[in-house]
Amino acid sequence: MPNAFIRKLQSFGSLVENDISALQGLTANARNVPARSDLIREGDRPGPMFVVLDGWAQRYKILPNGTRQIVAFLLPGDACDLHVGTLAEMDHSIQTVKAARVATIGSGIMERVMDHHPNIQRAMYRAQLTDEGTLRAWIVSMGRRSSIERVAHLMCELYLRASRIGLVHGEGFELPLSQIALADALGMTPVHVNRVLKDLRTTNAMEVRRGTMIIANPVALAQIAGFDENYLHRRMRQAN
Amino acid sequence: MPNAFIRKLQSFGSLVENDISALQGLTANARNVPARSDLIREGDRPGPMFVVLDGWAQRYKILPNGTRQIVAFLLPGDACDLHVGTLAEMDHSIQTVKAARVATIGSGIMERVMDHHPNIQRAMYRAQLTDEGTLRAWIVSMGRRSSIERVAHLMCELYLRASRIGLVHGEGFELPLSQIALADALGMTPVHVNRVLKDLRTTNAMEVRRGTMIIANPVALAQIAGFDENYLHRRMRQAN
DNA sequence: AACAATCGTTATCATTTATCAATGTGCTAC
DNA sequence: GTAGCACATTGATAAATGATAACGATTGTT
Repeated sequence: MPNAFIRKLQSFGSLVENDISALQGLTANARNVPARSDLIREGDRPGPMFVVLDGWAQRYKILPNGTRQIVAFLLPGDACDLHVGTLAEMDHSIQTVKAARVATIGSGIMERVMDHHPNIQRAMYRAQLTDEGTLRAWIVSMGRRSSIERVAHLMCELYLRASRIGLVHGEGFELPLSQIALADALGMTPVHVNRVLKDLRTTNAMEVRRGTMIIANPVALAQIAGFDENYLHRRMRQAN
Repeated sequence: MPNAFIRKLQSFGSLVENDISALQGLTANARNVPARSDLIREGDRPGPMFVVLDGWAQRYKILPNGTRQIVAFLLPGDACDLHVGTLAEMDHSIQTVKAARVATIGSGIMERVMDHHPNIQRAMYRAQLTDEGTLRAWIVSMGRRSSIERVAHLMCELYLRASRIGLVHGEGFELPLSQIALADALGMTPVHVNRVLKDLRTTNAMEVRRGTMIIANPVALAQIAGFDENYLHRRMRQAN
């Protein structure tokens, strides 16, 4: 089976045999990284682009007062920005959430491959625009959604993203996030996350049990969240 | 004087005469757009990239319950994403805040110019990464900063961005945002924005008077905000 | 098996922010 | 000049969320 990076790009547009083998080559150097280790830290000078092939990672920032804000989750197949290399330093850190498998790709190499593989190029562009859309969706959530809507919305997002890369089995998928991590992602306190999760459990919308999210009632959850999957850009552009 | 788009790109890396005239050509078709008119709406199919040469615009989203969340401000020189054209539809709307001057650039044309002008290409990449950094900074603000810190932080951001393109005169700059708009950007209610602005005025940090922001005490304001300008990527990357 | 560490759960109380309501102020159209 | 409108301001009250603390459950380590 193709790795998660390939699967993700495929979900953004079809790839041919030739594209796939190029991507295989790019990710051949994958290495294992233990849980909770920083891949790169705020202030570091960015190096090559890296790609999460397995496991989860998170972008985050620690504030002067010691609090943490998680700014994005990287699921298998997700990559950090193509052009970070042009920046003097990182404005945030990236850390594995659980043990992960990570490949690194020199940005010059990636660019050359994209030049020769328009399918890959298009898929990468879409992936990047989707990442930006996700950032905007988080802003919308934090600004204008209630805490229960916010939690439900994040769960819908993660569910869809997980399903896209084949990580959903039955009605659930593995969610390696503690309530503390959820709180830091959603701008809430851990206790309040706990309350909200209890509410969602009580209304039979969803449930987290031993690290797996079970969405008993996807429709109800999406309704609570006011979830509109448009920003994940699953629809393909039609030819003119 | 070169237009705001050129000035902005220059602030991200030096351009030569040749680059500048290319950019002049790209933006020659600018047109005037009245205040509060949508340049593109959620659900629309994206067309060419556009660039704000003068005036302000905002990205925003209206939620099912009628509330609005502003997700970004576009100042003179700012452009919408280079590759939006590859998406099936917009996931948010963009609207002028005040009367603006807007140029449109076909994405194919822009790509060709970038291919022949590496300086422009590098500046565009940095601009885009800065936009993403700004999105992340907004998430951090909404998640982990108090309302007064949040307001102060946005003001610091806008001040720096305005100063970058030469819009700061003396100790202030034009801020064409109502308290309602600020509330919709900051995830607060207008009344609360008003109270916070009063606090900031009382502590002599800053003041908004008839559409101009006056930062009496920039140091105090940045301190309140916990502002770290790193994410705006003003530092240039040094050669190896 | 014993222990420590982390995480989840619940209750209570404090704080922040939203909501509602009323009034003021400056601007535009007629 | 005045009516109408959008926006700013302020106060009173309610609702949502945070802070703290205590305890139980789970997991990993020795």
